[in-house]
Amino acid sequence: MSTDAIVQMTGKLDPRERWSAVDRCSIGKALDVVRTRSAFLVMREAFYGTTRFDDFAERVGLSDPVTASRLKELVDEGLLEREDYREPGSRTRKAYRLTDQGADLFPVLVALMEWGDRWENDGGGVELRHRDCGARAHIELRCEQGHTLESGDLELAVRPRRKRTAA
Amino acid sequence: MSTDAIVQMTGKLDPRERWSAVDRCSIGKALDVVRTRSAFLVMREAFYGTTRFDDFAERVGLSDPVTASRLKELVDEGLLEREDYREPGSRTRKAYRLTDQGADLFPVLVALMEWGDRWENDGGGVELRHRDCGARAHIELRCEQGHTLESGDLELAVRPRRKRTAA
DNA sequence: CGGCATCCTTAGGGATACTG
DNA sequence: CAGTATCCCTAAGGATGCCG
Repeated sequence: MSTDAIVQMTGKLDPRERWSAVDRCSIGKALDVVRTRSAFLVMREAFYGTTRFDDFAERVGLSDPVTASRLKELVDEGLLEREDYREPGSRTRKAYRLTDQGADLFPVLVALMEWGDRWENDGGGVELRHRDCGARAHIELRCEQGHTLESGDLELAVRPRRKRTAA
Repeated sequence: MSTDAIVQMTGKLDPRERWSAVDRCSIGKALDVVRTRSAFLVMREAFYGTTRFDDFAERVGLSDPVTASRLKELVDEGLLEREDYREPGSRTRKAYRLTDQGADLFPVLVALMEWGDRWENDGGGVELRHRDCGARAHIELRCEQGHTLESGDLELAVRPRRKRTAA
């Protein structure tokens, strides 16, 4: 087995396990990249298809300087990419588009949206549907055997560090 | 049909659609409740089974005052609840436990963790497994017909406001 | 249109010290 | 153990104005 510890979720924590700390936690690392509310909302807006500076600012409800900062940071982090484009007959414009890394953040936003729908927004204002079959789409936690899970059904396994005392 | 607009994800946005704005967006509402990195990490720690003040502070890596603020806010928002408990023979202690509302945030944290694993943490340090069958667990976006989806497979439907011009 | 510079206010968060 | 009080610094974000 390739793990060196197993913790029952909601159980006691072995004090020698420091994976909980900042340096091992992917949640913390993710939040270092997408740290602010405005960053999340700019990403939401990119998923909605917004590409232009002024549209980001207006639809997210941010001032121009903050919009500029968030867009630049997200481009620097690799979640968005900026490109020039020109519609025939008009002048060059800038467009911000999701990279693969940015697009991969979608489940996070859907999970936030569904939680907000249930607990903070009286059922929510939008719904996601599968384009091909029209059925509503949801975020789910499932195991590779296909079981649908809740947090209590999980255990957490800590993998050993790679590349260090290779035995 | 109970929707009043359909937008293709990554397509153009109808300018009259203001659901994108703050007042209709459940993502924004969710981020108003759990706004900061430290709030997310405190919730992570609660999922890991931490219940005591000092453990939150140490394992999340927060100063005492910030830990106190986050815990108090999360209790006020209804994501955690504080209870006194007493182990036989020792004095009364305080414990913070997830409420249903707090536990329901789990998919958000898992989605963040998986994104961080893939893009910021070289594959990640922990893995989640289904306790009953041992299979690895993941977050998935699926429609009610059982299709596994990516962001491009979705369309977004805006539901009309309830309780207002009821026709 | 797509920004940047400047200035300001508030929020996030650490350090230290103290209390029940 | 479980916090509070105080102080200080930085980050988040708005308002205004300018610029290519």
